[in-house]
Parts: sequence; C-alpha cells; structure tokens
Amino acid sequence: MKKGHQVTMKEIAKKLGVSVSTVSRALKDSPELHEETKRKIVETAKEMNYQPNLLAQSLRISRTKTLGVIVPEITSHFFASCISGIQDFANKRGYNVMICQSNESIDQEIANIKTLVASQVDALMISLSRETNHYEHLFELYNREIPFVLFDRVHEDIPVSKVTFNDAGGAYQVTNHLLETGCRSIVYVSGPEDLYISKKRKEGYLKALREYGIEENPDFIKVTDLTEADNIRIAKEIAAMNPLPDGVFCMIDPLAVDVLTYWKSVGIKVPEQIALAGFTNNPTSGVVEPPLTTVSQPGYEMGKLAVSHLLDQLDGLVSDDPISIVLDTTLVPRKSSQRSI
Amino acid sequence: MKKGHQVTMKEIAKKLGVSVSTVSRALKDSPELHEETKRKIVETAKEMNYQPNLLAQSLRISRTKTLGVIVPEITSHFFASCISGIQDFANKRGYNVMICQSNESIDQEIANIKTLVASQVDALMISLSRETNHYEHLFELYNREIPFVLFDRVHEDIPVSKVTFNDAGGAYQVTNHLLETGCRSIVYVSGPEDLYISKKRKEGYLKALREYGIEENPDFIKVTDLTEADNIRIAKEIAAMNPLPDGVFCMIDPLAVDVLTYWKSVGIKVPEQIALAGFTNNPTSGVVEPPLTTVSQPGYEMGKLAVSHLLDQLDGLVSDDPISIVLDTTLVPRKSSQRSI
DNA sequence: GGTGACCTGATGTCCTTTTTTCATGCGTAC
DNA sequence: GTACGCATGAAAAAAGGACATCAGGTCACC
Repeated sequence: MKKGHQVTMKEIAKKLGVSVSTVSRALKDSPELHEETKRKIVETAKEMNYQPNLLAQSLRISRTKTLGVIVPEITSHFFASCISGIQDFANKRGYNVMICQSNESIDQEIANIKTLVASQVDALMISLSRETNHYEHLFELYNREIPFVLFDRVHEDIPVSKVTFNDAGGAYQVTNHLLETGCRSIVYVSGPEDLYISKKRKEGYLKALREYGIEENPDFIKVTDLTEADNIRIAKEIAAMNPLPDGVFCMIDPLAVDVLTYWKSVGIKVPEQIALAGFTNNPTSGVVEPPLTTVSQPGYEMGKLAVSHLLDQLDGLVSDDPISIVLDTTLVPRKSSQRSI
Repeated sequence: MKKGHQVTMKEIAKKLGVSVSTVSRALKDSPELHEETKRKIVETAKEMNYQPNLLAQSLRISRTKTLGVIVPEITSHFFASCISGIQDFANKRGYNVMICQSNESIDQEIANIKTLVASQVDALMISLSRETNHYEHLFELYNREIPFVLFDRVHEDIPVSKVTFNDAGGAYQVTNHLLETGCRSIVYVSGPEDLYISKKRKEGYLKALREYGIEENPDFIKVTDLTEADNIRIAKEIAAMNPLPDGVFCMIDPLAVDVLTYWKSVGIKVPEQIALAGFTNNPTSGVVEPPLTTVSQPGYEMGKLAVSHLLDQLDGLVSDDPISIVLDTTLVPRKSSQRSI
C-alpha cells in the first residue's frame, strides 16, 4: 500500500517560480515580503492542500510536541480515565500523546521507554508496572535529562515530580469507616508488596487500627498477586477463618468484586456476616449486589494535573524542581459495609 | 526544562576520527568495513549510549512506523480492549501507536485526523463518533491515499477495509433467546439511529421477531441518546407501558445497566416481570444483580485483526482491495433473562 | 605498471526554517 | 552626471540526523 504524496514547499516554490525560502516566509507571514507575492503563495499552498511536514519541523527544532505515556494496562478503567485526562489537556496545549502499556511487566516497561525515547518524545509520563522492583531505567532517564513525571504507581526515591493519591489517607478513611460501623477484626487484602499503593494503603489501614487501640495482627494481612485465581484463593482463605473476621478491606475494587462473587457463591452474606470495602470506585463497584463501599479516585483529574504540571515544566512556566502533588480521595459508603450495629 | 542531549553519529565519528558514513556502515554491520574498525565503532556507540534518531530516520524513509488510532472514548471498556489489541500487535510488528479520542464529537474526530496526518502517521484506524453523520473527512483521507481502516463503528460507503462484529447476528441471537424463554412483546432500545450499530442490531431484532411471526410494533422501538438521563427516561417510559412488555433488549450494556438500576429502584423485578438483555458483555454486566444476559464482543480480538490486516496491506502482504472482516459474537445467557416458562 | 579488491570519505537527499548574502533600485551628495 | 549608500526583496546556504551512492585512495598480486 503506498502512501499518498505530501505536498512540500519545494513544489509550491517550483510551481510559482520562487525560492523555497520565499514560500517559507510567505507562510510565516513575514513582513519582509511583497504583499502580492505573499498572497499568491498562501493561495497556492491552500490550493495544493499543503500541510507542513511535522517530522522535518521536529527534526529542526528538536521538539516533537509529543508526550509518551506508559501505563500498566489500558483496559483498567482507572488508567483509561487518567489517559483521557492526559489526552484532553495535552491536546489543549498542542501536544500529542503516544500511549504504551507495560502489561504489568518491567521488561515491557523498559522496552516502552526505549521506544518512546527513540521516537523523540519531549517528555514521558509513567505509572510503574506491578513487577517493577528495580529502577535503573528510571535513573538512566533522569541522568539523560529526559523530562518525566510519575503518577499513581510511583517510586519515591526518583527525583522527579510525582502525582499520587493520598493512598494512606484513603485507606485510613475506609478502615475507619469499617471500625465506625462496628467492625473490630478487619482483614486487609494487599496486592504485591513491592507496589507503592500496597504499602501506602497498608499504612492507612494500620493507622486507623492503632487509633482504635486495635493491635496489628499478621494473620489479618493477606497478600494476593491480583490474578483472579489468587484473589479467589484469598477469598477461600478468609471464608475458612474461624471465627470469621467482621470486616475485609480489599486494596482495590476488582479484587473486592472477585472476593464478593466467590462469597456469594458459597453463601457468605455481605454485609451481614462480613462487611466489605474496596478502593478506586470502579464503575463495576456501584452495580454489584450489594453495592461496594469504596474510595473514589478521580483518574481524569490525576491525568489532567500530571500533564499540566509536566507541560508547565517543559514550557518553563514553573521550576524544574520536582514536586509532589497529592490528590485527596473520597469515601463512598455503600451497602457492602452497612451493618446494623 | 531543557531536554537531555542525544548522541548522534556525527559525535561518534568525531570522537573516533572517522567519517559519519563509516559509523553508519559499522552500525548497519556492513560487510565492506574492516572488522576492527567496526568493532571499535559499535563499542563506542554503545559506550556513548547512542540511540538512532527515529525522527531523522522517518524523514529519510518517509515512514514513521506509527499508526494513528481514533476511538470515541478510551474509558469505554470495549474500546480500551480494542486499543490493547491494536497496541500489542502493532508493537509486535515494530509499529508505534498514537491514540486520540473523539469524545463522540465529529469536530473532534476531524481535528484528530488532521493532527495524526500532520504527524505523518503511516496509517489510521478509526471508529466513528456517535455524532458522525457526514463523511467528507473520510473521503478526503481516501482521496489523499492515506491508508486507513474502520472498525466497529464503520460507514459502509467508504471503500476501505472494515472490521465489524456481526451486529445483526448478535442481536438476532439475543432476541431469539428472549423469544425462546417465552417473551412475546419485546422492546428494542436503540442508540442514536445514525449509528451503524444501532441500525444493524435493529435488523437482527426485527429478523428474529419476523421468524417468530411477530409483527413489528413501532411503539416497541425506543431511541435514547445514551446519556444516563435519557436512558432513565426510557426506563420510565417502559415502566409506564400498560401492559408491561415481557422482554427488553437494550442496544448496549451500560444502557441496560441504567435501565436495570432504575427499575430496581421502583420495584420492577427482573427477570420475573421483564426479561432484560444487553449487548457487548462489559465487565459490569456479569456482576450486576441479576447478572445481565448479553452478547460478547471480543474487543481485543477486533483490535488485533484490524491492525494485522492494515499492516499486511501496508507491507504489501495482501492486496489493497478493501475487505470486510466480520467477527462473530457469542450469546452470554445470564439470570436477567431466565424466566420460568 | 596495471588491475582489482577493499576500505573510507565526501556528497546529496529527505523537508523545513533561519540566517546570510546578493541584487536591484532609488535617492542624495559631490 | 556620476558615485555611493541605504533600503528592500529574494535567493542561496546551512542546520538538523540518518543513510545511500558515488568517488577516491591504498594495497597486493599478476
């Protein structure tokens, strides 16, 4: 399949018998050109459907006006929202966006970075994969002075700007909510422990317990790799606990939904026997039965803030010094935690 | 913020005191170069962390190895799946992907096309916005010989390859299923009537009715603009019908979920009073109460097929003649249509 | 000495944009 | 009337990076 030919300045110049530079000046509306010549050139350009070759332009000014975005997976509603926010606000400022997904693999993440850098993106926005437990590729990026920001799944030691949710705060909110509804033995189901959000949410969970004078119980902290099979394993494990805990806080909604679905299939009643809560407020969470108590994380907002800050830095509107933007979450209490005390 | 400097062939050449072409040949592992020189150059390149500038390369060969994708919205699980499939298989063949969303607006769609074309993407993959009811921008693309394919939301008159689901077939399956479970007065809730999928699914609905000897009843065809408010308006309208219909087929899952949610709030029982079915098999549909009967559309597969065919055309592996790829759907019967006859 | 093999350098191309240089014309001053 | 200077418009050149092609140079062997 051959690609349609693109009209270049050269052709316009040839057609009108002027030099390429004259054409350039005319299109740039330079004052040092005869009005008549200018008019004629602009007209011809339009006639020939001339579109400047952004590639050549970018090569010259060595800016592509393109951002690279790496997310663990696009099909996650949360990341899709982030991308949506990034898109909208990048476009508003004249930037395009190239999106890659790491599929939760660090190798893929590294490969993505390489590709995007080779494509000369002006900057990167990265949310780390689940697997990412070493950070050389990010430090290299930093050393090569390629601007980037981290969002949601960040690593704190890297001296770049980060946009995160107040994950500890959200987990505190939700644990506290469970405590207030009367729960006293609350299980925390964590994702992979290397994950930034796993750690932070655990912090919030423990803090809430401490404030209620409840001692940390290692048996009450479960870890899943977030695959459906492993989530169900945990659901079984909890169902087999004797006595049953009276509350379960799952690190993330899909995990909570898997657990809930399994429990329903074996007749465990939520919230009567166990109160359940998740995190993120996925669209699914509002429609399961019972609707899931969770914490809302506006992904669109996060994308918007992250990209806006990054572009501010690129355009020199704000200092290059790394900052940390922390977004607040909101508790969304629903039926899954509604216990009659 | 200044961008880190990229090592070029020039610098390698300068450092080693050879010419740029020698460096080029060494990196291309050309046989017409002294082994020792080659080794040294490759080594130095690696040392200096040389990365070829894809921009310059693209300018030269006038291929960017980048595809442009336009979807109505990224946050839709279905389109996210398509993108995921496109990504994975484009990457496999050495292509990058630039994604834009039209936000269901034709103006945005036109703007996206313009941006992507200016960025010199090698080809486009487009799923039309809800609003798109004229097609000049697509014909222009065609006339400019810029390769593109349409997927899911297509327009039949454009002579390019299209990848769709057997929408009529899926709607037939689901309507037929409702008929088999005993429904006789079945309402079809359609999206905007310009939409390709609205039309096709209506076709299937009518065909199934015809085969059961049931006459088409215009009162049984409702149209929503797919906003939540309008969906609820339809839900109310159906709830007010006297007698109630015994089955409702909603053109798309989120619509069905909106309807279901409203009905639950006013005490209409599904499936006892009305059997309900959707289309697409969103993740949400499996977890609502009752779980929603629907038709599964593998978006990942669609993305994969669409991008593979497009790249086959680009690479000259298959003819440029437009073809139509139609994917089959699978009925997913769930409780929402389970009536005791 | 001539021819071929082998290696390497220079040049041009892709396209746009910016800078420099050149040419023309007009006006003023000698 | 001629010469010089200045203003203006337009062409030429360069830069940006990769790479193909052509041309040149060196060595060895016949």
